[in-house]
Amino acid sequence: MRLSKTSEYALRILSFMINSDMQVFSAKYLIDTLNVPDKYLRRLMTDLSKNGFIKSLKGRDGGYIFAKNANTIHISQVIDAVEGMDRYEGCIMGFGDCSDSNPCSLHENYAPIKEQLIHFLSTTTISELKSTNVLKF
Amino acid sequence: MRLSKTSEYALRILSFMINSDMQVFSAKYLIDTLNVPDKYLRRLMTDLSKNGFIKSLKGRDGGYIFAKNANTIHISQVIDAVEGMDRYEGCIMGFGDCSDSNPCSLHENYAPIKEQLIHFLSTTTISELKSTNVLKF
DNA sequence: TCAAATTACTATATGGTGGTAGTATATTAA
DNA sequence: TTAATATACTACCACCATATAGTAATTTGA
Repeated sequence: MRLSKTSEYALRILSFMINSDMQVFSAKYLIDTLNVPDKYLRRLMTDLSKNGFIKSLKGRDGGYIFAKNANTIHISQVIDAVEGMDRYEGCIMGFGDCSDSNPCSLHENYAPIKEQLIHFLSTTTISELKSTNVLKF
Repeated sequence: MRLSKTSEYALRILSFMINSDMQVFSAKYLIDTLNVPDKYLRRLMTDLSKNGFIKSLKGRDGGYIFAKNANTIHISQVIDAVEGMDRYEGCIMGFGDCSDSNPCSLHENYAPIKEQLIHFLSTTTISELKSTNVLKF
């Protein structure tokens, strides 16, 4: 589906956090567990903090913790924060002015599929990633 | 939906060609009409030729022409030729081993949407881009 | 035959995403 | 108070997609 790698990382991290019993997650722990590059993960966590999904606890025994209930964090919001949702909402052929009333030649057939995708991303929350029978996060 | 820009260009070009009465299209004509960068379009046309969608006629009055019936060219084939379809077929969170039997936490909900998307791209042909009431290509 | 029109090829530049390195800052247990 | 453990910030690097430039090769009308 081609989310950016950053979006993939963000979703994996939040999915891992919601599926763990722990409350506070140090960057080091997430890096070792999830195989996300060290500094890249740290920067991403700061980004996710600034966007209010998680908050950071500095100093000894610090780490990251959800800043709000995971059932209020929608996948589309996470994607929007780290790479922007625009690209998924636009015309499949890249026309800036493509719409129902001024469609490109693929619009009619593609619109319903895009509609479903956006609906999926904007209604599914991080808490729905909690699963008992899923091995990967 | 975030096809690569190259895929967007390719689809726009083929869509334009199928909607025109002309048979042979010079690079210069396509460049002027479709606002695709000069050398980039030329290289893309060569690429599309090598993949058998169009063929080139060299020399004076040369240009490009469909190499086979447009109803045998599927959108997925064009995408596959210029950027690869892999990215659209993989896991939404980027897990290499995500599958029905070994799903990620989004798999169950995302799989049907991805299925529709792939079905759309692999069953729609260039000839279906022909339209009488569409202004853009 | 030759000049014009055209595509093909090769090399290079640019911009953005992903990734790395080093330093600064904050917190807390001892 | 201080050393250890964290996160935050800033700068830089690498790769790939996109874009540009210049030259070579091919065809054909006159």
